[in-house]
Amino acid sequence: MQSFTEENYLKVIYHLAEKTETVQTNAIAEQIQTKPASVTDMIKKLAEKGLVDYIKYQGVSLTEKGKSAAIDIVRKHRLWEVFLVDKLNFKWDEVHDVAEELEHIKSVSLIERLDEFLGFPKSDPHGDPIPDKHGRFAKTQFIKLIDLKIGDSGTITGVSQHSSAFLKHLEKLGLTLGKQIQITDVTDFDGSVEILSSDKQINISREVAKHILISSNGKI
Amino acid sequence: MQSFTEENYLKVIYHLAEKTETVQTNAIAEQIQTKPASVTDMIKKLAEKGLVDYIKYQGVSLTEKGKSAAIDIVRKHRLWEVFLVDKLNFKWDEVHDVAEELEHIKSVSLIERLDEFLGFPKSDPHGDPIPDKHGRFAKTQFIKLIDLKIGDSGTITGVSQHSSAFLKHLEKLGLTLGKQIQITDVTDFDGSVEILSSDKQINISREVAKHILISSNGKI
DNA sequence: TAAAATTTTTAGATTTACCTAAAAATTAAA
DNA sequence: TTTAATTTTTAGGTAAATCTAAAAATTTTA
Repeated sequence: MQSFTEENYLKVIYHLAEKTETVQTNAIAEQIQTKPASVTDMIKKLAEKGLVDYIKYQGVSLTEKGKSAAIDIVRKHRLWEVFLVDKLNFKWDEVHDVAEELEHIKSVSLIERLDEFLGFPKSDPHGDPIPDKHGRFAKTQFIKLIDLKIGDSGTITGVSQHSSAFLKHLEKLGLTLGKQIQITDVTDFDGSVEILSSDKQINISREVAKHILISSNGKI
Repeated sequence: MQSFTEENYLKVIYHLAEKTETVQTNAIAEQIQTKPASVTDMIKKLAEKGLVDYIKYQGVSLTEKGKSAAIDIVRKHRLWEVFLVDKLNFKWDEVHDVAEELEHIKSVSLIERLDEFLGFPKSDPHGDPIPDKHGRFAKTQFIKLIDLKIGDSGTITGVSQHSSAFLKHLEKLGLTLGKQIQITDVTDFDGSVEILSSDKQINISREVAKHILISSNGKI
C-alpha cells in the first residue's frame, strides 16, 4: 500500500511517461510543486519498493507494479470526475482539484460500486479514457483538431489540456464533448482554424486547435 | 485549515464531550489509537490554534471555533454515509471506515452539492442527525428501547452503537431504521426484552436494547 | 574538446506526528 | 493522611517528506 504522497509521484510519473520514455527529476519536481532534491529522495524510496526503475542521473520509469498502481489512481480520479459532473452538476473545469483528493480514498469496493453507479463510463468529462478494474483501457482513435484538413469533419471527444481557463474558453465557444464540427478554413497568417459547429462559424487559435481531440467521421 | 490528523482529534474530542464535560487525555488516546504522550502534544497544538481550551492535568474541551470545525466533520461523515448506503448500496455496517476517509475531503461546494443530491437528509443510516451547513442540528426526541415499559410502542430511529457486529445482528433480527416495535415483555431474570415487530416476536438482550433508539408514539 | 550551463544528487536541517521512558500531578485506597 | 495507583506530562528520539546549499554528473556551447 502506498502513501498519499507516493501515489501522487506515481501518477505524475505515469503522465509524464506518456511524452518521454524516461522521466526527468526536474519534470517531476515541477508537476509535484516541490524541489528536485525532494524528488530524488522519493524516487529512491519508490525504487526500493520496486515501483520504479531508476538509474542515477538517467531518470526514472515505472515498473509493471508501479504502472498498475498509477493506472489505478488514474481510474479513481476519472471516475470521481464523472461523478462530480454527472451527479453533482459540477462544470468540467471545476472538478480537477476535488478529484485530486478523492482519488486517494482507499477502498476497492467503493470504486467498484461507484463505477457501477455511474454506468461503467468509458471516459471522463474531458474525454480521457477510464481504465477498467483490471487496468485495461478501451482503445480510442483520436486525432488533434489542428491535424484536420479543410472539409474534414468529426466529433469532439476529448481535450488534451485541462486548465480551467482553457475549458471555460471552450465552453464559451460552445465547443463541448459530443459536438459535431467541420473545418471550413485555415488562416495562412496565424494558423488559426475556422470551423462550423451547430450552424455557427467559429474561429479558434492554433493553440486551442492543438488541444481539441476529434474522433473523425469524415475523410482525412 | 486543519490537517487530517487535527481533524480527527477534533472529531474524537467532540464525541467524547457528549458524555463528559471535559475530556481526558487517555480517553482520546484510546479512540485515536495512539499513546497519551502523543495526545498531550497534539492538544497543545490545538490549544495554540484556539481550537480547544486546555488546562494541564485537567482535560480539554472544544472552543466554539473547535466545536464548529468538529461539527463540520461530523456533517461530512454522515452525508457520505448516506451517499454510500442510498446511492452505492453499501450495508449500514460497512460504511464507517470509508466515510472516515471521505470526511476529510476539503471542498465546501462538494459537500453542499452532495447534500442537495441526497435530498438534504436529516439523519444518517444509523439514525444520527446530520447538522445543516450552519452546524445546526434538527432536534430529535429519542428514548432508549431499554427505557420503554411493557405495552409501549414506537419506531426505531437510531442506534447508539456502530460496530459492524451489532449492526449485522440487528439486521438479522429485522430491526432496521423505520421499523415499528412494541414491548410485550421484560424478563426478570436477565433483563432481556420481548418485542413485537412486523408480526414477529423477538427477544433481545438488555445490552442490545440499550443501544436501540426509539422515537416514541405510544404511551410512556 | 574544454569551458559553461544545466541537471541531479548528497549532506545536513526542519516539521509533523508519532514513540518510549521517566518524572510530576492527581485521585483512590488503606 | 500517607501510601499506592492512575493519569498526565516532559524529555529526548524516530520516520516521512520536505527544504537549502553545495557537490557531482551530464549536456550544451563555443
